[in-house]
Amino acid sequence: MKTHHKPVKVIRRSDLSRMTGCNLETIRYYENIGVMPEPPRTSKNYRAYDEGHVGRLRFIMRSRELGFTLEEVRDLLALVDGGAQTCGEVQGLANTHLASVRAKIADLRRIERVLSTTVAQCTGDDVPDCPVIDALTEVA
Amino acid sequence: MKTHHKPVKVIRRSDLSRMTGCNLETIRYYENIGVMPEPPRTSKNYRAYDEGHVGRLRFIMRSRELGFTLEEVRDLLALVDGGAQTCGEVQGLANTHLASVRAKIADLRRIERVLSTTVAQCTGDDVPDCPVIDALTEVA
DNA sequence: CTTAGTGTCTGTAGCTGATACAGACTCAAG
DNA sequence: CTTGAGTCTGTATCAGCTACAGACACTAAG
Repeated sequence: MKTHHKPVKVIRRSDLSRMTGCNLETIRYYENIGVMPEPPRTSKNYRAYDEGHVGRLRFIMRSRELGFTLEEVRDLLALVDGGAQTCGEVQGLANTHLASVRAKIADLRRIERVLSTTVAQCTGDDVPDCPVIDALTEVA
Repeated sequence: MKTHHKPVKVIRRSDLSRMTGCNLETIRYYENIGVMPEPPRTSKNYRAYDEGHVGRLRFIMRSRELGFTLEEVRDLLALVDGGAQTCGEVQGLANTHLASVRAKIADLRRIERVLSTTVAQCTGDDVPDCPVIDALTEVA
C-alpha cells in the first residue's frame, strides 16, 4: 500500500472566499456563530478547508440569497445533517418562509402603490406644497 | 389682559408614545440621532412635548412605514423644514426610493418563484431526498 | 409621615448580518 | 534580507431599534 505524500493542496480562507464569492470575514463570522464548522488547522494555525466546507458555504449562501434568516439556515442545516432528513420537515420550513416572503411582497406593493400615486401628483415645480409631503404629514 | 394659569397639560414621553404608537425608547433614540428635536424640559428635567412634536413623530413613522431609511427621512425633513421646500426635490427623493422598493419587489418575486416551485415538488414524505435541499445544494 | 408603586432620567448593552481594521505572525519571491 | 501578501485574533462599526439598570420624582393609600 502506497502512502500518498502529495502536498494535498489545502483550501485556505482566501481560496474559499474566491471559490464561493463569500466575503473573507463573513466566513469567520459564520464559524463564530456556528453555521459553518470550525475547520482543522495547519501546524501554523491556518484554517484548512476541504470540499465539504465549500459545499456547506454554498448552501448557506444560496439559502441567504433566497431570504432565509441565519436562524432558518441553521434549522435547514440541522435537517440536512441529521441523516434522517425528512422531506416533510424541510417542506414545512420552506413553506413558512414562503409565507413570510409573500407577506413582504404584499407590504412592498402597498408601499409602491402609495408612493407612485402621490409622486404622480407632483408638479415637480418649485412650489412649497408637495403632495408627497402632504401624504406623509396628514393624520392617518 | 388676563394671564392664563391653566396647568397647560404637558405631553410627556409616555403620552407621545401612546398618541403615536411609537415605542417609548425609540422616541429618545430619534432625539439622539437628531431626527426628532430635543424638547424643552420641565423644572425636574422631564421632557415636555407639544403638538408639533406629535406631528413630526407621525411624519417620521409614516415615512418609515413606507420604507424610507432614517437617512432618507432626514433628507425629507430638511426639505420640509427649509421653508423653500421644492416639490421637485421631494419628488426626486420619492422617485429614488420608489425605484429601490420596486427592485426589492422584483427580488422577492424571484425568490418566491424559486421557493414555490421547489416546494411544490416535495412529496412531504419521510424520504431523505428533498427537492428543496437539492435546490439549495446544487452547484449554481 | 411613610411606604409602595409608577414614571422618568441617563448611559449602556443587545439584537441581526455582516464588514472592517489593528497589530502580530508567517510565508514565498527576489 | 527585505518586502509584500496572506493569515491570525479580538474588537469596532453600521442600521434601527429595544431593553435594562440604577438613580431620582411623583402620587395615593394607610
